[in-house]
Amino acid sequence: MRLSDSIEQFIKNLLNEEATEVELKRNELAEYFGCAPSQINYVLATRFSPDHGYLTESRRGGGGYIRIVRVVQAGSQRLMYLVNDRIGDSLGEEECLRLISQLKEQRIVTADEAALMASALSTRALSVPVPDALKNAMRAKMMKSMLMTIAARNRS
Amino acid sequence: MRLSDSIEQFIKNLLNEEATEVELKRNELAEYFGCAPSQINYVLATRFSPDHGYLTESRRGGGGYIRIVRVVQAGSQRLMYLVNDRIGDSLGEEECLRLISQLKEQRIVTADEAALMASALSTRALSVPVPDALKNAMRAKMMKSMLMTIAARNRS
DNA sequence: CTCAATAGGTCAAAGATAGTCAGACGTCTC
DNA sequence: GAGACGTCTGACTATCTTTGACCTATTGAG
Repeated sequence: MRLSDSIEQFIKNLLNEEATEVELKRNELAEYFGCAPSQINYVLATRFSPDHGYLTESRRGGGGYIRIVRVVQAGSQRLMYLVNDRIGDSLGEEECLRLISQLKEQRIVTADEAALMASALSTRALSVPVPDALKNAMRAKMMKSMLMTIAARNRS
Repeated sequence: MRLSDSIEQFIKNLLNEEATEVELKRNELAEYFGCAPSQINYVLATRFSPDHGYLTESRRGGGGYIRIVRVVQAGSQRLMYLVNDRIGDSLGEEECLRLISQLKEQRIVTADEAALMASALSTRALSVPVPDALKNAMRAKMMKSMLMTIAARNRS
């Protein structure tokens, strides 16, 4: 079995038991598997990305850590559909606003949250000299990122 | 746990109980935690700065002291300060996350809102081929836009 | 006034972690 | 077996913490 797969399994076992969240020391984990520390980053990037339903957070320096949060579950089907299928690599402002207002109508987000999302993704907020194509790409990424965060909150 | 975190907690406990203000002896505190006195300065600089909602004042010499005051500022005041003065035309990710977590700590935004903002403005969400300078400019605009949305909500 | 004692302040270096990225190495496909 | 794509490593980088040497301010005794 590939090293990456072993590490992936190891982490998923930690997450399966009862917790939706684990905290690891990159160096310890690398030592345990006898590999380069950067291997851990590779596993996180290829198997624990937001698209896979996970969020990660870390700190460097003394007492540093890597935290992995499992986000996917049944309650957030609609959100995960949006993240994985509906929204592609590009998202225009109009469509973006339409999606947000649908989410609000469906009570998946509150009115306050919808307003917050819309204000971040509005054309006004993005008014810098960057081609529209790139802006739409960023909007798609930001939208997915926020939806993942909402999915993480909705777990329970 | 990190030493700095322990010292931070210790001080915050003193502040939580009854007072908005504590007075400490730098050397005594350092002795209590078995660390270098300058460690105390580090904690003050990284966790009790004005951005964190605290003011510090001190005196040297015989009878010297360090006084830490928790500043209470109305939410909308704080938000407008950030929008008009604190955040300029550019905002890096680190600083952005720091500001968001401070808003959360000061209960000006909820944990959910903080997570939502952070996820929209994270480097991961903005990973498109655009120069950092422009990304930081966009981050500043988006941040201000969201903060104003929150301020508008809070008026009701 | 001067000096010693007593505080706190600054800053740079060392230590402790994690991140990035280019390239070596593998493995599958055709 | 050549190309494409996934895996793995190591050197270099970035960030956070902790310490120590040296600096400055205040007070009080003589």
